[in-house]
Amino acid sequence: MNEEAEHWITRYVDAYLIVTRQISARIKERIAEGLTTDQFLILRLIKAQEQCTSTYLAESVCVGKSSITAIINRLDEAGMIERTRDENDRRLVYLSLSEQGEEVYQLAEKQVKDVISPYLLHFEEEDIEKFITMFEKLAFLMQETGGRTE
Amino acid sequence: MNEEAEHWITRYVDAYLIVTRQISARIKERIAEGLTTDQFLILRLIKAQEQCTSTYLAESVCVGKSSITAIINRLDEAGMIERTRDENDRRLVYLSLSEQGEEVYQLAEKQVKDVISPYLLHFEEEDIEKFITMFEKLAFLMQETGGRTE
DNA sequence: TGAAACAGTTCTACACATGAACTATTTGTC
DNA sequence: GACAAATAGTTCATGTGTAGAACTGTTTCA
Repeated sequence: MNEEAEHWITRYVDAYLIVTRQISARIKERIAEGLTTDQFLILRLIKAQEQCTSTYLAESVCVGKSSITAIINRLDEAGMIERTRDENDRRLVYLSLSEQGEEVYQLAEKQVKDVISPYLLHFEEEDIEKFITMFEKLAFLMQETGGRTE
Repeated sequence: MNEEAEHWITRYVDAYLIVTRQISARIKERIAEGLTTDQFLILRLIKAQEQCTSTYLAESVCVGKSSITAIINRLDEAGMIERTRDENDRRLVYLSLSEQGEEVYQLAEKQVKDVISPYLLHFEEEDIEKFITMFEKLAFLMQETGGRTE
């Protein structure tokens, strides 16, 4: 690893620390009404995925299945999601948003967008597009290799 | 907020979720020997800051002071840091890495770099520079405004 | 001098993560 | 067809991180 790479990583970690912490703090302030940031992200994944399972969520967020069970239990107790067993393979439990979960999620999503969007004004459209495209490529690489950096 | 902005935010959150989770999972695998990711970041901040205080850390990571006390207590019990009271203003406690803390930190930092650097190979140097510069600008904006998006 | 401000800690309660052990199913193989 | 192995999900115990209120000790300043 050359010095340039080291320097980039230091700068990336510096910026990353600030950006993620600040965004997460702002979002927390806004969606405090009964939804944590993690719960928001889980609802988001459930909503996006047809026939979403615990195993899928665990892999998506790089976490053990037992952690997902805990989160899902809390969302279930709060009446935000529904669990449906697959009739053909009764090991599988499909997760979906309840009506109430849908409402809460919609509100939270709006607030997340309200938090982030003002910052976009400080950038050129072209730069934003390029930035996000690179971020997506990085995400793709990480997801594809699953950590195996061949 | 226009539709383009909404779309950008959706894409950003999608990529963000994957990148942060994957990086954090990879780092966790590597520095499992007695350091959590948060502890690593705290050590990093202490190291970078001359006369680092709890209040500074709390503000840096957007968290209550009591959370910092908890983290610092654990690092202290593990013999990784030292607390020194200011002689002139005895309310202040300065934090610094112990010899052992320094060693553990150095090792962890190397491993973080080993985790991230392979991904850099997939990008043009020019693009990396631009990406990080934008990320830094975003970090700067967030830190400056402290959430007040005037 | 006394009230207010400040730095840090303690306490309680909760969310999240982990890994091992467990239940209930399904799959694959002899 | 029976039975071991694999799979999906849950439970449990333990540790970490976060929040907020109440608290101690110290400094500032009116």
